Amino acid sequence: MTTKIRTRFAPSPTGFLHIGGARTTLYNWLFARRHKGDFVLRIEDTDEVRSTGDSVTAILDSIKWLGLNWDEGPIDEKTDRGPHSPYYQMQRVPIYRKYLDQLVREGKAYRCYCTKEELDEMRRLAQLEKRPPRYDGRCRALSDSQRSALEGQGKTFSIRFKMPADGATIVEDAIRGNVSFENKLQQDLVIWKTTDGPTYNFCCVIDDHLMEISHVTRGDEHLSNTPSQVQIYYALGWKPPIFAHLSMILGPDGSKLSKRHGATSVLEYRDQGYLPHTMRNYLALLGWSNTESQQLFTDEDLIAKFNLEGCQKSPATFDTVKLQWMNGEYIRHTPIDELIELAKPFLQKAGLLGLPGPDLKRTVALEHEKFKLLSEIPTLVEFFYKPVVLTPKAEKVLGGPGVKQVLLELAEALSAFAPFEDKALEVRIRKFCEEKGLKAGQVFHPLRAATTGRTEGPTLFLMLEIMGKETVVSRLKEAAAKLD
RNA sequence: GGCGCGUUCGUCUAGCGGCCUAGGACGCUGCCCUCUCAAGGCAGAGAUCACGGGUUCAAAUCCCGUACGCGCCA
Repeated sequence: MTTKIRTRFAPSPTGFLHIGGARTTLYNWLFARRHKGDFVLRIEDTDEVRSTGDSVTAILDSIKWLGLNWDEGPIDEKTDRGPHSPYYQMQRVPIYRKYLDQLVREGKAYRCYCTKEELDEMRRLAQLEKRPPRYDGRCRALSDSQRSALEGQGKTFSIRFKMPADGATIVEDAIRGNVSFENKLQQDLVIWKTTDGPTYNFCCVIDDHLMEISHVTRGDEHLSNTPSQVQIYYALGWKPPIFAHLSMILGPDGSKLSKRHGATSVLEYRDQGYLPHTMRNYLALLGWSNTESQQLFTDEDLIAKFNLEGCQKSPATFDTVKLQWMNGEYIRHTPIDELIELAKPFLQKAGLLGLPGPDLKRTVALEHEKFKLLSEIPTLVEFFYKPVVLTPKAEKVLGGPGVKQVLLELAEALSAFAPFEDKALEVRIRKFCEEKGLKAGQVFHPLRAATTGRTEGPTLFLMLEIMGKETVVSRLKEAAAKLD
């Protein structure tokens, strides 16, 4: 075994990179890295109508954001790099043409003159007679003279690949084992369209072979087409790669994950405040597992342990709740400086950058264990930087009997107090409670509500220290003033 | 309709013939910690392993059917 492990991800640039595609990319990347092989990116843009440069950009951005890199493939929506360039299928059409000609010349593919109407009719009849609706091979045995006659009438044609009439095709699948398909049940696949262009299944075979792909890991939906592809490999005298068909990702209702279930694009998860590491880890676990039932992985760990055998055959439901838990885990593990850097776009959006007030390092650290999403960071620290806005609960707390008095006396007591720091404040305020004959809760809750506008928040005294005496005292007075 | 794939707690999964009175993780419930909310610690509820037949001394695990779901042919 000297063949180098080479994997690929080959998206059609007809939209964003969705969760399923992200997982496929990740698995291919992990497998290549694990085996010190190469990971290739190829753009399947033969659908000229639906393919866009913007999609290419979005897909490349998504993969980059996920923290995955490719060894060969596009650099941007136009250019690419690598020993098998080009990596855009539209730029490879002459290559496909060459192999198409070879197959036709060798009698392994043939011209089919059937029109769409004829094919529709064929299908309709077959259904009526309860036969499988597949192409009946009527153009397979046309003679040269019949062909020129038809072409003389101005008939256009597509090109079909001749499937063997009998026997079976075995697809070697690393996840599902050997899957067998009866050849006589497969129809002659169109490999070149009437509109003069190659077909997905054809390009795919040529490219994977020419690009020396050793393992094709892709979505389940491709399994049914694989026997045809395998036969094309054989017809061209090539050895098929090892296949691995991944099960699908489902939404909470058990149907294929789609827009209806919420975010499906990788970039949406970025914008919601998930960390790339979370996505890598979560997606790795969605359909793959190691025997130790480990949940949290470093990248090195994942690369070292990932294997195709551990991939699940049955579909998996995408669970945002677990995703959020995991994101919280990783946020907690992220050092504050780094976390603030990651949260910059969200802080910026919330207008919290460049405002006077305590150092973000201190305020963010105060709530570090609470964030599940980067996008939650601004909302949990904004009261340090923006005027107090009372939540209904806070309003209720402040509206309690004797609260105004407490706030005013507290303001009084604190305005002269030093040092204004955590431990000392706690001692002072507890003493204050004693002096006034109040229970701790009768003071702590209004104090929190008046200074933050909330009933839930960071640990009280350290929070006061960070907020600073001036702000605390003035907020106490303000809150008291509003009570009447 | 044909072919293919799948089916273990709500969810992700461990399990590859005896260690399973089916383990872990998320979520859920309760308790502890406590100035609130979290985080953390502890405890608990939760799966007749889709169903029905076999094979075997022994099956979640092997075989055959059935049902349901999904995919491809479109």
